[in-house]
Amino acid sequence: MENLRELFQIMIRRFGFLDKYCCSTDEYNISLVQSHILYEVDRRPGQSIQTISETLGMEMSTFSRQIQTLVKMDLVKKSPSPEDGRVFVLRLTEEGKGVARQIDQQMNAFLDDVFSHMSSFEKETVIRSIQLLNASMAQSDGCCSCKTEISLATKES
Amino acid sequence: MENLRELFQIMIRRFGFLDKYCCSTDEYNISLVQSHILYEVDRRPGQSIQTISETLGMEMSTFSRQIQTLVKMDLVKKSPSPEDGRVFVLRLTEEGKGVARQIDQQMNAFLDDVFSHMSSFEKETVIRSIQLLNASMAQSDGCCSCKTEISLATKES
DNA sequence: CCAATAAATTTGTATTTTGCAAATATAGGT
DNA sequence: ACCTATATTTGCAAAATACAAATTTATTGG
Repeated sequence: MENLRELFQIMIRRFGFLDKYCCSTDEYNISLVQSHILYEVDRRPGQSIQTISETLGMEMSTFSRQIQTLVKMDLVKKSPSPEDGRVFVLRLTEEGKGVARQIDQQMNAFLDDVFSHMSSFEKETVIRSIQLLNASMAQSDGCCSCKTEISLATKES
Repeated sequence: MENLRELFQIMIRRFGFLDKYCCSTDEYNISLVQSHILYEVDRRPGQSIQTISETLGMEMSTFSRQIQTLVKMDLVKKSPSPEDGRVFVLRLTEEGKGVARQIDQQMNAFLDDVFSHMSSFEKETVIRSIQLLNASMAQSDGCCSCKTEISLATKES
């Protein structure tokens, strides 16, 4: 079990492929970053441009332009916050929710496939481990600013 | 433990940050893809352009240009294969190995930090789980073409 | 040995993405 | 109202990407 990093590097690469191949649907050609944006807007609707760009670790200017694109595609709705006229608040359109759901299904189908090679005990163990990892990464603010909100993810452990 | 995808999405995002923040060193400003290239060339020296671009899931033309950049930076050495004059074979320069080692150290330091929040039993379990995941993903060719070679990664389990 | 076909890599080129700084717009305090 | 801070957008130049066409070397069948 030496070379911890190799283990993780390969896993990350694999999930990167997964992510990449699951982001387009029949009707829409969604880029990887766009799928991440849809995911996060779907998960936490009503958040501001700034909040979500930070969560995803993107430059705000880049993010702003991606949102413009997604608004033009009619997948995201951008409305001024009633509380603060400077901030804009993001939500998915019905169309956008449909796309997000499709991506979600593709991802889950793949994950099911991966887990089909394990016993249910192994599956439980792996899931438990990912939860542990997520929790530990949330605690550890040593290296990188992992600002990802995981309240929702850890809540239902 | 419903919503498998959320669990993984957050983990991938976190490791994406990690990856991103660990790829530059004091002397070199390495991009994320470049760090992946260095990693893979280091891991399997003497592979062809085509092989590595496929392993990393990049367009060969894009990859070719990235290699040109890395050769100019004197991190990668590109030499014609003695067996087949059409193929070029990649290795890291001493400088490149140094950079790869530095990135590796940063990653491992972060991973150690993450694991410091766990008991050694938990750590063992998590590592075992990642190995399992990698193995299962290697078997599963359902969704995406996960061509990633893991022979080295799984060998020493 | 030559012509034709195939494979590995590079180059042309147009498009997209990105990063940083400057601009714009709105809030809030004094 | 004036000044400062915060949220977002825009200008612009640099880098990354995709796809097709070009280049180079191998291989194969006559």
